[in-house]
Amino acid sequence: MSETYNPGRIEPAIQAQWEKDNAHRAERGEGERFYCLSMFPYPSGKLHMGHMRNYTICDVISRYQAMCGQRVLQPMGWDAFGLPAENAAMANGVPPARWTRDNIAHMRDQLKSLGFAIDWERELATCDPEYYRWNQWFFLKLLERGIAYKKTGKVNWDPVDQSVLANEQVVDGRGWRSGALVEKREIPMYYLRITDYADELLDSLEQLDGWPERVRTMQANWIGRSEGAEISFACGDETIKVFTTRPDTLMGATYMAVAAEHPLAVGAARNNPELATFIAECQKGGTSEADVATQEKLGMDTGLKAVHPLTGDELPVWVANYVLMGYGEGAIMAVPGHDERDFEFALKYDLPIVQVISLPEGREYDHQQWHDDYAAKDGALLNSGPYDGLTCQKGVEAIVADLESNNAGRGRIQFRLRDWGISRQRYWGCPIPIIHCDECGDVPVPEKDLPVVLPEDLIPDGGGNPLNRCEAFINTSCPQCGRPAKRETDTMDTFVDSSWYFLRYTCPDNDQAMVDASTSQWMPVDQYIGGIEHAILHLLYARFWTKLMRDEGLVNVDEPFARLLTQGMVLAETYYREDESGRKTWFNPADVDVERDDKGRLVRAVLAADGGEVQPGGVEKMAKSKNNGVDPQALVDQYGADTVRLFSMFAAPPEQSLEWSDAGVEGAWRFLRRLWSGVQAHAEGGTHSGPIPAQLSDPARELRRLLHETIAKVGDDFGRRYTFNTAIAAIMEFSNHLNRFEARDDNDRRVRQEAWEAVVRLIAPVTPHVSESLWQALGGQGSVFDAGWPEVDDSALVRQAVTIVVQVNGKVRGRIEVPPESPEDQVREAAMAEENVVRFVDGKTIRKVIVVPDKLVNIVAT
RNA sequence: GCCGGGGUGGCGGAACUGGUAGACGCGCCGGACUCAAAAUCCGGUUCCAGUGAUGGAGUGAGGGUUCGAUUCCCUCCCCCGGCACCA
Repeated sequence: MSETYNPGRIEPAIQAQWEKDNAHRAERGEGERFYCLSMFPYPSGKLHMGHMRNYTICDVISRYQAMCGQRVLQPMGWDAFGLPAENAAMANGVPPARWTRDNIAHMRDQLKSLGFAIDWERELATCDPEYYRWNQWFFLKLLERGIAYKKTGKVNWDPVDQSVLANEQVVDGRGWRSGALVEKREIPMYYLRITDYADELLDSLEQLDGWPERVRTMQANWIGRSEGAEISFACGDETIKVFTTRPDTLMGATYMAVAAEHPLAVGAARNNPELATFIAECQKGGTSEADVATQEKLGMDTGLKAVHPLTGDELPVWVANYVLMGYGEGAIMAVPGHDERDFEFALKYDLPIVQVISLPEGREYDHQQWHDDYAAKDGALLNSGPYDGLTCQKGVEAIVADLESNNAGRGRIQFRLRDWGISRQRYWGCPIPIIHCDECGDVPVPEKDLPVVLPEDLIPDGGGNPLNRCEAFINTSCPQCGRPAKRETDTMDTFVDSSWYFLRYTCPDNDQAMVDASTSQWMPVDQYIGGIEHAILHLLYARFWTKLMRDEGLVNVDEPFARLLTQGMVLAETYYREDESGRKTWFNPADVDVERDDKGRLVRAVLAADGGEVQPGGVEKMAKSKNNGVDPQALVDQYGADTVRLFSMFAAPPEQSLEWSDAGVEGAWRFLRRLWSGVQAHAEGGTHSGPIPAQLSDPARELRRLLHETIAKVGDDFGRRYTFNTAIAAIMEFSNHLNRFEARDDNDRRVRQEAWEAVVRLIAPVTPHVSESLWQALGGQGSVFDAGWPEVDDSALVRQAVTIVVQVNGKVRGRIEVPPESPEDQVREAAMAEENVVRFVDGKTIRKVIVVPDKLVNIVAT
């Protein structure tokens, strides 16, 4: 054992020992099973700080649970299909397969050097045919069940590159490579009927009490169940069907609006070139909801008239770009009096605005200016003929009843959630196992022919999916009639891959089945950890897929993740220089030196390379575009894995965003050095095992009280609260005391032995290498992780006295010491006698005295 | 635009159930050690006034409830995440 802390020497040695002992095999131990899972990484090249943080959180929880006697499964794998590999291929001419596998090899080494207790025997990559064959197999099951089906869907089309673009490839309405204005285009795609499960996905959110409330709220809003009515408006020989959540405002409908793709609009445009131009105009721009929702509201009258189902009045039918074909019926009844978007539109195009719901006493309806309470539901109906005077609730009931008797509508539930389109016009993904035959149509690939293997040597060039030009892949024969036929070249959304990988970790080598009996033993995942950016899509799809597999009889759980922790992003300071033309060049924080004044405030930042000044650009998410990424590997090389792990857990609670600071890493490093030298100094005098005697010196008794308070706090923080930063702060605080404690006799030394043994175990989930080394230095047998979690000695927690704060009119004026649980009147008396308190109540009348036991006295005096 | 979250010293953060605002760490200031520096150790550090005891102000802004509000309620400002083809 060396005198000074040298992570470069101890970390590889300890990792080798763990590997030799198979220390991280999930089958090890006898306790209850605990499945601890992080969202698997996209193999982008090297580990970034977000990964580092995610996997450290997971490792701390895993190691803590293991020390408490659980049988822990902590697996790792690779979300290996996706767009970045195609982009890298275009940039470097390397096939996505090779780029991806090289990245995986490098990142695996990095993960190993961080000392995570991962069971590497279960590693998987979604780009392996042994994995994705089960995507294909299950997709065929879903086709049989009618859950998977084909229809057209809207995509971003780049007319120059002749290819479909992802939303992120559309920048300011233009294709990122070609610069061409992007258009919307309808193409056939496969969909999964997630809307069939909308009710269950919504209802079972309530049972997910291990999930953050905000994630459940976001999912509930995303699913978006709304109660309302569908209403039919006659329009010539056609019918316009609409869905509304406000049937009570039906008498205030002054026009109809349909989406540009609505059959009625398309029909009307046939002999109206101006309208056709407008509809074509609506096809410009991207498909993302944010794009659509922020664009200017535009519309045009079709000339058609719809008939109000209750009054028989004629309403003009408009085409409007704020009406979405994908939601409801692609048409709305516009009630500008009580809907903000309709109001804005009516004002712009001079359409009538009619108030049909009363406002609170004294409020006047302003036809020129929208106010939020116009949308409220607590008024009474007016300007509504026979319905005048009804409350909104009664109005809904009466109007829906009348519509039903006229056969013009009915009450209905509508979801915002849309079916999941899984087709992607991309190469680097799981092939959709379909064969197109001129005679037989779309024919599923027979199960015995799975997997449909993706050729791995193609290189995308930006001109669409290279599979379309790969004869060897495309040409095949029809499984039904045997004639020449062509394979589907679309691949699956990568969210399919990530919707069930956590199931496959339980049986990664089973080549006969997608999942098996061990899956039921491990599921559900006890703790899932990942970025907040996945709060909706990934987590919703994974929940949905699990229910699909349950209904296929493959798994026995309704929900995949019992407890969820969503970590915040990792941020860093940005620095830049601006040239004359306003172009900014960004500099990495590692290359910038900062000067401070005597208060520690930043006065100047200079680039180390040339000594010239750079401007601080604020703290932002670590990203290539701002050049503010901090490479965890450089820090691991410099300080060792334990220091980097310690700082990333100490700097902020896991749910919150983490601002990276190299200076803070220094503090973590100093703490580990002090811990190391403190244990060494103690161990030099020999270890001191043996029972703690009942009679102790005052300092030793005080130290034990602090120790056992700390053990209780750290266990609570690691096991329940997941606030690793406060756990570490408590361990640091106690270590500071312990380092100052002077042992005067053997009893004191026994207490100090007990304390160091506990500290080394408490910090072990965070800094496993240091703890293994120091555990041995303290004379411990075997691994510190087999030593168990320290137990709280309740008898050590007893206090002699407590400090009580005395306030006068809510301001602290003094403190008193009393025995714990002193009677209220004695506490009150002592408080009134305190010197400074006397000064402040002197000459005043005491109105009230509030006593909070063992904490506080507040004297109210005037 | 819609949905969700956040805002506390020079900085990261703590205060868990309405009860001492600023634990722990960074930075900064002072001291010890050193020929010197680094490292290390000791002390101080919310702001303002005061030698000090102590007093006043203070948790994005404004208002409210309460003996007492960082915590609960209302209005507003700013920042961040998601918006269905980034993962």
